[in-house]
Amino acid sequence: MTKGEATKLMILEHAAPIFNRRGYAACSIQELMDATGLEKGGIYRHFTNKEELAAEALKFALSKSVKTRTEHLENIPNAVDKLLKAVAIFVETPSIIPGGCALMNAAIDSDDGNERLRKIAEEAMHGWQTRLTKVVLAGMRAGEIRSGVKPRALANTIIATLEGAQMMSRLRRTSRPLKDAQEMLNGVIEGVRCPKGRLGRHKGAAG
Amino acid sequence: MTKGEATKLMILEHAAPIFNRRGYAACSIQELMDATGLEKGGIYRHFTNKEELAAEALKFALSKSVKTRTEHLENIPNAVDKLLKAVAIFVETPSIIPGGCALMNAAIDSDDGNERLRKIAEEAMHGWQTRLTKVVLAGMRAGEIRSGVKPRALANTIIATLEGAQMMSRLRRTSRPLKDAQEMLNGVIEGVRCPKGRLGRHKGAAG
DNA sequence: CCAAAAAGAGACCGAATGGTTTCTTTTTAC
DNA sequence: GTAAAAAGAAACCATTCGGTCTCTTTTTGG
Repeated sequence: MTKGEATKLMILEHAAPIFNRRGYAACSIQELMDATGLEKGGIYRHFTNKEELAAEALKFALSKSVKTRTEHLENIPNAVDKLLKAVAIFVETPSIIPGGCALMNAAIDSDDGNERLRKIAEEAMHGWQTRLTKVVLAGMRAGEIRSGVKPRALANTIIATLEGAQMMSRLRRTSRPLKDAQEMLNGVIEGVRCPKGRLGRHKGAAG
Repeated sequence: MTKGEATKLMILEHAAPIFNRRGYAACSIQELMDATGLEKGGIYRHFTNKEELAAEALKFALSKSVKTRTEHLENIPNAVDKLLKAVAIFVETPSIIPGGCALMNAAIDSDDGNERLRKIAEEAMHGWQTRLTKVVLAGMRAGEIRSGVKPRALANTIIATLEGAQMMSRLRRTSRPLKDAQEMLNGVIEGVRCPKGRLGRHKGAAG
């Protein structure tokens, strides 16, 4: 990694939480100068303008969040348990980047403004939905989740409830809404679990 | 109503959707001048500064939203039906003020910034939670909702799911997440309904 | 109708904004 | 070690920002 690449990464690491906390318009280049210790010229050498910087910082934040919320799920064989764990991880680690969920912040910050940022957030949301949907589908194929469940609807509901609850928890400065949401989601998710031993195979079914 | 009061109200009516769409920092006084047709002096006569203007515009937006989401609920006798209707109203009319749910926008916009706006949003959120909780409690007393249900947890979950789903719907530009959320919430809400005729009385029980 | 008060226009202010440019310093590669 | 290229500092720019002030116009109450 060259010096310039290292600096660019350093800028993104500092910029991500600032944009996440304050939003695109409210975050000034001066704040980034203070946070990075660089002068304006040192920052603008690596980014053509503020919008590009914000876009890259958002991508940085989102990919870090995805990584955190994904890496502890791989070893869980059962789809239902995987969903429960995904919910638990979100409730325990609601804000990977300081300032709340980067996806929600970007969504609200950009939904009537910066189209570039909105697109990035939308793709991240689509990715999250797709990942959860695939877990549900795999679970149904493996006989762990009863048929009749609508995978995309379940995925959307889990995401919506978690995001809304996190917003409430941040606003009210209590973890209660997140805990309440987890409790209800646990009930919903357990409700789709297949009675044990329905099929001979109970893991690794892939077709 | 004097001329000045009328002008102030007119400013708030125009300012509310602008602040709601663009957020506090991104909305400039110039935009409000354009929207209202007033010069700067004409606006600043009625508000001491931008923060106060934003605060009053937010209160205006929130009270209008509460009114819309409350007025069609009074005639519904059964608590369960009332909850279902509240969800339906939200799904059908997600954005009373253009730009999405004013409460969520303000919450995200202010949660790491303007404390005054955050307080206003927090109070509105508390009010919403309290209203729903009271519906559940009344339903339990009336024998319409089975005992064992946690009123505040149910209220929090309904709010969280609706808010999160609206954010997703706005981001993805589809009503699907809202519809999915409604479907699941309907299931949850119907799940707490008391088997009919459990108690002799089925409405108007107040103690 | 008229005087006092309220409302509004619009010039003005300093500070901060995003962005550019020039020049110096530091890496880098040979 | 040295020359070329990359990186960074810092002055500079026009514009916009929120906010003030003064003066004019309009509303209001008697």
